[in-house]
Amino acid sequence: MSDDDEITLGRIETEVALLMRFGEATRRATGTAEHRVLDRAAYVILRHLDTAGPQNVSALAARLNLDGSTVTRQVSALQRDGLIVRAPDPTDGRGTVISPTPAGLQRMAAVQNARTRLYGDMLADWSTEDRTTLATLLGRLNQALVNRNRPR
Amino acid sequence: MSDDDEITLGRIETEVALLMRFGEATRRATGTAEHRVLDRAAYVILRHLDTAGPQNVSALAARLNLDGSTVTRQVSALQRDGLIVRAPDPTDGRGTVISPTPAGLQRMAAVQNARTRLYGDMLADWSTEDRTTLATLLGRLNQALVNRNRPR
DNA sequence: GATAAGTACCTGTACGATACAGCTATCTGA
DNA sequence: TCAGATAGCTGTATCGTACAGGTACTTATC
Repeated sequence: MSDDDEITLGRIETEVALLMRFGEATRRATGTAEHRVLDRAAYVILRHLDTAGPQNVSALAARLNLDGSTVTRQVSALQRDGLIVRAPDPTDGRGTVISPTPAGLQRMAAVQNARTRLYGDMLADWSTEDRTTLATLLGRLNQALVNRNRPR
Repeated sequence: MSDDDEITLGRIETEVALLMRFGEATRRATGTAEHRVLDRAAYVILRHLDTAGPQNVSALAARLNLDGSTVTRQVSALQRDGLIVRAPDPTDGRGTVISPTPAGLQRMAAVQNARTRLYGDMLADWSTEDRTTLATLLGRLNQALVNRNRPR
C-alpha cells in the first residue's frame, strides 16, 4: 500500500468516526428535546418494516445486527405506543409477525422527512453531482461493511 | 427542490443511518471481543489529545459534544488505566490539564491502525479516485454538520 | 480589596440501549 | 416419537450518557 493510500484511508477513518460522533450528538439533542418521537432503534425498525414488509423478531434482529432480546423490548415499546402490531405467525406457532400500524408509518415518515429536510439544509450549497456521488459512495461503503460482516 | 434532489437526499439519509448502525455494531463486536482496548469515547479523547494537544476537561467536552461529567468519568477511567495524566492547570487553579501518556498514544495508534487496515481491506477493490472522493465528501459532510450545530 | 457572579470539575443519581443467560413453547428431522 | 434446534420473552448486568448539585477557584464590579 502506498503512503498516499494510507493517508486516504486514515482520512476516511477519521471522517467516519467524526460522523458517528456528530450523528450521536444530533440524535441525542433532537430526540430528547421537543419530539421524543422515535428513538434510534425504533426508527430503523419501522423503516425496515416499511421497506421489507412485516416480519418476525428474529429476522429484524438479524437485519439490524441486534440481539433478539433487544428487538423484543423495542417492539414491546412500539406496540405500547401503537406504532406496530404483533400477530401470531400463521406458519410457525413460535413466531410473531410484526407489522407497522398506519400511525407507526406516519410517525416514521415524519422523522424521515425531517431528516431529509435537514440534509437539504446542510447540503444546500452542494452541487447535484456531489450529492449524488456522496450517496453512491456511502452506499458502496455500507455494502463493503455488509460484505465484511457477512462474508459469503 | 426537484424530485431528483429529494430522492438523493433520501438516499443520503438512508446511507448515513445505515452507516451509523453498522459502525455501532462493529464497535460493539470488536470492542467486546479480544481487545477491549478502548471504548468509543476513550478513543476519540485520545485522538483529540494527540492532534490538538493537552487540554482541560471542558475543552474536551465542548469539542466532543459531551457533557462535562461524562468526560470527567471517561478521563478518570483513562487515568486509572495509565493512558492519560491529570495535572493542575498552572494558569487556572480550577482547571486540570489532561495529557496523553506514551502508553495512551500507543494504544490509540494501535486502534487507529487496526481501523485503517480494516478500511483498507473493505475498500480493497476501490479505485484511488473513489477513495479520495469519499474522504473528501465525508469531510465536507462533517463540516456541514459542524456549521449547522454551531452557526456563527 | 470585598463580594457577587461565573466557571471548572467532581459526585450522586437516573435512564436508555444493549448483551447474555436461562426459560417455555413450538417445530423438525432422524 | 423424541432429541435437538429455534422463536420469543424475562431477569440481570453493563456501558455511555445526562442532569442536578456541591466545592473550589476566578473574574468583574464597586
